[in-house]
Amino acid sequence: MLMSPLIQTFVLHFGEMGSRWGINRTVGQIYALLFVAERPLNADEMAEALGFSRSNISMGLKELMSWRLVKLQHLPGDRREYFSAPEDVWAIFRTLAEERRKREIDPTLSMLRDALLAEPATSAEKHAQGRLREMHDLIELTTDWFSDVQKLDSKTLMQLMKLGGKVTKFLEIKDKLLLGMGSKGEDDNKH
Amino acid sequence: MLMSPLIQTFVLHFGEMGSRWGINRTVGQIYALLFVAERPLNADEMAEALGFSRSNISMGLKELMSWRLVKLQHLPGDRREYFSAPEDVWAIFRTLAEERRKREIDPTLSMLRDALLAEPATSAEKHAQGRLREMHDLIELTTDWFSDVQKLDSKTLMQLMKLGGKVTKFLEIKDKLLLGMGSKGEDDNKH
DNA sequence: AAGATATTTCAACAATTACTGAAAATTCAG
DNA sequence: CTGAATTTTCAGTAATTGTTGAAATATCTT
Repeated sequence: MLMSPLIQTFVLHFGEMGSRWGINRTVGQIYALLFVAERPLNADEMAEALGFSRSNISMGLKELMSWRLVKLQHLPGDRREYFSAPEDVWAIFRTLAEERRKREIDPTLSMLRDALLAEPATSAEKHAQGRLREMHDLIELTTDWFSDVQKLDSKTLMQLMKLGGKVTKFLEIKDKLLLGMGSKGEDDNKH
Repeated sequence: MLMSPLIQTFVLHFGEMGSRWGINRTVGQIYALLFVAERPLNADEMAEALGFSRSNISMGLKELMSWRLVKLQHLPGDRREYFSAPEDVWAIFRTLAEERRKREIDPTLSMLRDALLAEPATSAEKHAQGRLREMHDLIELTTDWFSDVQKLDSKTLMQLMKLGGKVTKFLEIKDKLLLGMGSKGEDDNKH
């Protein structure tokens, strides 16, 4: 399997990007290749197309599986394992976000919470805790919001995004309504 | 300058996280230290606190400056350069997002656009272009939306986030209104 | 169960990235 | 302009991370 120049450019760029994001080049290239492939590929095909050793591909696929970014399947009458990337790009985006949350955000939040429990001994610690609290709240708010919004179906999500900053009109309307009824209405604040 | 255990834990965690994100450990630790510091620090103080060489700190600060994540200032009667992290965590978040966009997203979008201009020769290329178009559109939509929303002031942004998935109510209202007036209203779709 | 085919593991090696000390460059006070 | 204080550069080295082939393991077929 040889890659056309178009595909090759994409694969190389993606590999390069991957390495800037803490994902190694091989893994990035494998994923890019699967992403554009017309049909599922087996490890030997990938090794040949990308010029990596079979064992390197094996490790890369293991990594991608752990991120739930590739699907494993079998083709009738073929013993080899075939891999593919999910069709729906929004689903891919979701998976990526979920995994990153689980691996990076959650441990960070937990570390921050622990640090906030300690009794500050010095002025420096008191100040540091204030800063950690700000960071904690920002991360928590952002990720809670994100997981909330991600539950929307792709169509609604896209509508919302196309709206851009205009969503604020909703806030204005809400404020006006609340003002009109004496602001005793429900408040959705979580904190 | 020695760090209290609380601060040390945070600094080490942040350094570790940094290395998962393609930022090196030193840079992550420097930033963490500045983030919690009560007052601006000079390079020697950081070198001592973190146990890195003076030259390593110098390189790290250069990197952080290029990301616009630290401010350089001078203290009266002191020739040395002092550094600090911005106060406002939302501003930090914005800066980070802008820089990442400039360095990673924009080049990727440009590569995708180029690839989409080529005339597909084979069926494989035709399919690949379809996929690249999906990726392009997702990235473009997401980043346009993001930069739009980031223009909002911190207060509005937080209100919006606390709303979470409930923003969709806005869409429902909008749909109802449009329905009522025969759907000839303005459409904000960009594409 | 044997043999063929396919996949994974892992120790050795390669490549990349991080870090340092010494030297060079810059900045500032007198 | 001189020289002391400070910062930056950079070549060499250390540490980390990536890659491979060979061996081990697993899976299927007959």
